[in-house]
Amino acid sequence: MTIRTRIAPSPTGDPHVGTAYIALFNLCFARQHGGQFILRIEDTDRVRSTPESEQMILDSLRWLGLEWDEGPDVGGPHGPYRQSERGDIYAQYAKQLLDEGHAFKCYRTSEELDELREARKAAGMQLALKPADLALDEAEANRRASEGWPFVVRMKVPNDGVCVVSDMLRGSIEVEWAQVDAQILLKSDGMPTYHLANVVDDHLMGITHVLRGEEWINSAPKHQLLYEYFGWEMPQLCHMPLLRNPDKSKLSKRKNPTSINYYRRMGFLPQAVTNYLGRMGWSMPDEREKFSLTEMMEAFDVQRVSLGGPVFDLEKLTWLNGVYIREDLDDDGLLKALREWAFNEDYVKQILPQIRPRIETLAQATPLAGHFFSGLPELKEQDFDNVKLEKDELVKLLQFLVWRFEVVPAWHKEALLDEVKTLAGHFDLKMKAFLAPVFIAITGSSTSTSVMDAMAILGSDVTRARLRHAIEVLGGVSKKQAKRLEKEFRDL
RNA sequence: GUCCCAUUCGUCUAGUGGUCUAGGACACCGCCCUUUCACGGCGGUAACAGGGGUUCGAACCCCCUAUGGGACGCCA
Repeated sequence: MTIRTRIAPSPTGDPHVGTAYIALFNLCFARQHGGQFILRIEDTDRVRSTPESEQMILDSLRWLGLEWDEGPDVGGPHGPYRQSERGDIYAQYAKQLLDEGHAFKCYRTSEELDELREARKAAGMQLALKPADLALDEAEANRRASEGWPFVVRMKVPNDGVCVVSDMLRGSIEVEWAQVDAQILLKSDGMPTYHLANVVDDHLMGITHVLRGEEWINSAPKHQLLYEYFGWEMPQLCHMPLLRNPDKSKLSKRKNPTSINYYRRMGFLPQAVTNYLGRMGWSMPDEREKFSLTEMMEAFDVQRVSLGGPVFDLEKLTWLNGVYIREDLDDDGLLKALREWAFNEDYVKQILPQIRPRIETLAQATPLAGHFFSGLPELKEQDFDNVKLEKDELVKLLQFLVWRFEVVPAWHKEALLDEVKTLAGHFDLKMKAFLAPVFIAITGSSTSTSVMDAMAILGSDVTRARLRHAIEVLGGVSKKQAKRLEKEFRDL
């Protein structure tokens, strides 16, 4: 038995807790059956993961204690693949489908596709685009072909009837073919889409079981059809519930800290985080709350997965983490954990240049740099009293900054400075005035180290969490307000 | 809008037709312990979304409704 987890590429290298969650269950399932567990990082999009960002993701999973096997050699590197190395094999399989009449070339432009979709929406029809909808008249098709227009390869799908896919947890799921569109398999740049790459890879790697997030249920019919076209045996599918924000929506960066690195930097123990993830949608047969990864692997039973989407509850995770510190760490263990966390040379050395120019007695080190060794500062609304901005404007400023920071690809001081300058310009504020509230939000005081450096050192997740925390302290953003702000932000 | 998936205390969950006056955990509240605060101990508030079936019997099976979520990209 072989099972795999696919990992979405992330240019920033942020490993999502959802990724770790799925990986954990894959691992337990595989080990329970004495099977192999393989990790693969997807890289079929323009959003390329770099070797560094891939390493960051793997490091985080390793930090959590997850282990994985080397996959079989399927003609390319395990893990991430790149166009130059792997692109061809997908083109070959796409050609096979083309030759056998299971796929077709589509010369439609994206404008035309938009129009088609608009028209169908206006007519109140379902939106799935079928091969017949996409067809051009013969003359036009030939013209575009002979003129060398870019094209994509799409799979053919039945027009009607019902597709039945089976799920280990949910039984049979019926989807009408009318709902399924002629999925693109090969993009115009020759790269495969997830759907093709997924099926081809899984087959070549001998994958027998796939545990993935619920968001994939709707594409299962396409995958199943591809397996049928190729004449390959399909792995068994199992769709896990999605981790949720407190408002029940799919766990997202916007509403929650979602990066494993965040929890690491906030001082959570990996055992506790892994244990907590294991409690999401799953329970030990004896209902024990605290268990190790080894214990989970031994007791694992996929049928004990419950299907309601679990809300990721920071409070309970925090409690569990406390239990681990109290029960599992003696003084030496705690000291070691503290060293690994932040009291180590690498980290402290980044901070020393920040305090040296400001320090007069050694005793001032902690007041000055304490925030480098803590989570969220204790803030009160009054702490912002000296900031000469209306409260609404203040909240807006912080919120905009959070949004800008969410998409900063490489987290270093210069990049942050660019963001800050841009926004300061937008608010028509001098840097000093703009940074005043940011300073309080990040350091929790009005006298400390340089805020720009602090944000660079603290990292994306902690920085954004502190800014969000400040927004909360200032009364937060109502839904209505958020809508207005988002619009203004987009127009920026 | 269309389709798909789900629905047990605020949250994580136990529960797979009788043992359910629904159990545990977090959070909250109270009491005890304690020079403070925590930890710990004890106790309390709090849930089967609603309506119809099936059955001697339904949290559990079926149907409808409601609510929530997801999918509908040359993203994964």
